[in-house]
Amino acid sequence: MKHETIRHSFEEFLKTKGLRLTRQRSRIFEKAFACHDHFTAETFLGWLTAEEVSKADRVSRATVYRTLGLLADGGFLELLDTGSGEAHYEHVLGHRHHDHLICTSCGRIEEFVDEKIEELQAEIARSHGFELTSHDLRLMGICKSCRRKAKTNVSA
Amino acid sequence: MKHETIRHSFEEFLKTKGLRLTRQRSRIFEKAFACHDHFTAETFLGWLTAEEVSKADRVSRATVYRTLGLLADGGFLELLDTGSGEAHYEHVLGHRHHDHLICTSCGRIEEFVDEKIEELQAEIARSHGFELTSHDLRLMGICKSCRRKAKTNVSA
DNA sequence: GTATATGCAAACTGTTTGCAGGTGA
DNA sequence: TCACCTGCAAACAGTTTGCATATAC
Repeated sequence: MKHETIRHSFEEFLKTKGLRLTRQRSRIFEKAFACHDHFTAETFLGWLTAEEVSKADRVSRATVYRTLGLLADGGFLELLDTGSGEAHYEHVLGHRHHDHLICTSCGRIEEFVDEKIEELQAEIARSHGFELTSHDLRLMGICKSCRRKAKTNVSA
Repeated sequence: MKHETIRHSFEEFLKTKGLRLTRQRSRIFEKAFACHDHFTAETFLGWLTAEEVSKADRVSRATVYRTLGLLADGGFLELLDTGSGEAHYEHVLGHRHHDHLICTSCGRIEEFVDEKIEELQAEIARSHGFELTSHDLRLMGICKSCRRKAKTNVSA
């Protein structure tokens, strides 16, 4: 999907909901889709603040929280719960659904998809009488580079 | 595993860590293993308070948080992140590892195990160079009884 | 023009922590 | 005895909210 397509769909989304396209919402939208990484609301606020050129660009903490929530509601961002206590977001463009590997040592997040797991999940939900709306599979462990580091420290 | 066995292993755990078996820890331990359900720290505190007979039984909020954390560290309780913002706990006795189906409508939690999914996860971690320490698979959806209720409301 | 958004700061929720006094080994 | 525990209340982090002002439509 091209950027302008999703931008258009964002504007449509606002329109149908009777919401206004403000300078802040536009900036937040653009930034969220320019970033191909996971981020927290606070990190995101930091980026916006850092990139602030004129006073007119200012976006407040409250608006960041409100707008990220809005984008998640609209399906433009996905909420990703890493168990750290903070909400992580990631945009949906290009990414199709995927699950996460989380390094508990450095916080690094990698993505993966496994069709067979997806199928098995659907089957399990069905057999329990659940109508599946979403799922969240997180594999926690130590990533390659942290393992290497740990090894070096021990032998040193 | 019998209750007295796990109780013994809890006492051993405290001993090896140089921790004391206090009235409060004992009460919390007993209650946690008497309850075969998931619970949050606040709910748990509520139970303890409700069951309080004499003043000597009192357990404070801080102690509940501290002790549930302790029990989780010791592997007596498992921390379960439902995405609700609160930590949920469940005891480990009898339960072997399992994953969860969560009803987003009523909060109901069901458990399941799927060996094939477990294997696939291990394989994925391996192929990404991760050393897997744990995982968390949550299937979110609408449970049978909520779906029934929803249907009734629509047709009514 | 006016309903909707924003920024600010204060409120809130779940959880942690410092400290003075209590208690188990 | 004395280190460890507890209860309390205050601190915390992340997030939400009420309100007066500003702004998109």
